[in-house]
Amino acid sequence: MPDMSRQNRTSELKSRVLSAALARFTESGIARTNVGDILKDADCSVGSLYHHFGNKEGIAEALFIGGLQQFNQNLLDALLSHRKAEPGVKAIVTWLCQWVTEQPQLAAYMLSREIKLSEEAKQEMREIDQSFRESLTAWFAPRIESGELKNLHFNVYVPLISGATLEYSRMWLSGRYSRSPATVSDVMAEAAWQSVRES
Amino acid sequence: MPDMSRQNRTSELKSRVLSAALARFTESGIARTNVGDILKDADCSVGSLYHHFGNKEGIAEALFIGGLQQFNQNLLDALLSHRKAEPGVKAIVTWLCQWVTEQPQLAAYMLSREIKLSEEAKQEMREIDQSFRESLTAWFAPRIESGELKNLHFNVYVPLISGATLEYSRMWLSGRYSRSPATVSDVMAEAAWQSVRES
DNA sequence: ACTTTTCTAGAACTTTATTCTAGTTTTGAT
DNA sequence: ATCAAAACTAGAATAAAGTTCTAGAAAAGT
Repeated sequence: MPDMSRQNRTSELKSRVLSAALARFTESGIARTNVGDILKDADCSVGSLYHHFGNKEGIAEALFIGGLQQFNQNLLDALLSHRKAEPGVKAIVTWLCQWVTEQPQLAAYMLSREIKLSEEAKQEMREIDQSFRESLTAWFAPRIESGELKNLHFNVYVPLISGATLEYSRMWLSGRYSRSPATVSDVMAEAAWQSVRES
Repeated sequence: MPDMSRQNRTSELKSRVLSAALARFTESGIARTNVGDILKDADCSVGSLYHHFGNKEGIAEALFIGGLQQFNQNLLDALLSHRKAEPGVKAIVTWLCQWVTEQPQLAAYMLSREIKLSEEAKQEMREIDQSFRESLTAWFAPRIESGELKNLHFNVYVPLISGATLEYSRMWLSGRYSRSPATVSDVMAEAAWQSVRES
């Protein structure tokens, strides 16, 4: 691509690297993909790759942080439009099922837990997580107050609502279950609701 | 240890390697631990290690398969003594919480999903899994029949019952939650039950 | 215009995993 | 008891992969 501003060529290159890496990482895991393959797939030189990402872990981290931001944002978008607890909780689960089913590669990567973040990346993640938690708290607190939801230790809501779906998704993504999360979305949503509703 | 049969010395060596590897793997991940460190920790030679385990992945697989067998066995032990659905389901969750809390290293390793199994190991896992599923089915089917449990697609029961606890455990193991799974065991058990009971 | 920064390139280097050769101990067969 | 085969140990040698380095081109800033 000689007919492009450098800015564009550079960001093109970076995203080629990222998508090549995602494909390889989900196919064979981070450990088993070697940077040579990514380089070849993305048509990128050693120098450029190390200039932009530092090292192999850097690529993995960039993918993870990017995915996390997208994940949190979309989940909140799905949740925040609802006012009542039941549809809100169910919307989270439904969106999750859809996200996993529609972007299996990214989901497999995000759910794989293969990535060991560096200290800086951990810090960045904590910040992202912090603001995500605050948004969640703002939505949940009033519904707990109002008695729509059981009053539990805050940390358990996320696992209770998403845990089953994520676990099911991991199984589907690894090929051990054949029906996609989207096909069991209703069951998961109902179960999630039953596990947190005040009864 | 010169005063031992070779059989004993060998199995001693192998378990030294396995526990050194587990410690390193949970501390830094598989990718970041190098076999040199394991060798040093376990006081083992290069030749011996590769003779017994083939390669680094081989160590990881041995740990995983061993852990899986122990996991399945103990979970079934906790479950099968119960006849009614509610205490059975709750026993699974309670046992899970206890297992994670008492063996955090092994649990962290098993839940990390960092391990990419070789084809042979995958095959072995499928067999273990197969017999595990059969035992589970034998326990669940009559409780579904009898109407104690909702009638759902079989694959969803495991995620529904264990998903939230596993997700919570991952957070605790990674240091992001401070209360151990054992301390939220009752909440998780109740929620799991609510999510699968016929209502 | 020229200085600085960003970016690209690939050869050189380093690190780490794995193989190989050689020798020792044990087991099993005759 | 003797021999042959198999299991095991050891560490040097090798291969494979990740990363650094040097050099130079392109763009941005002054």
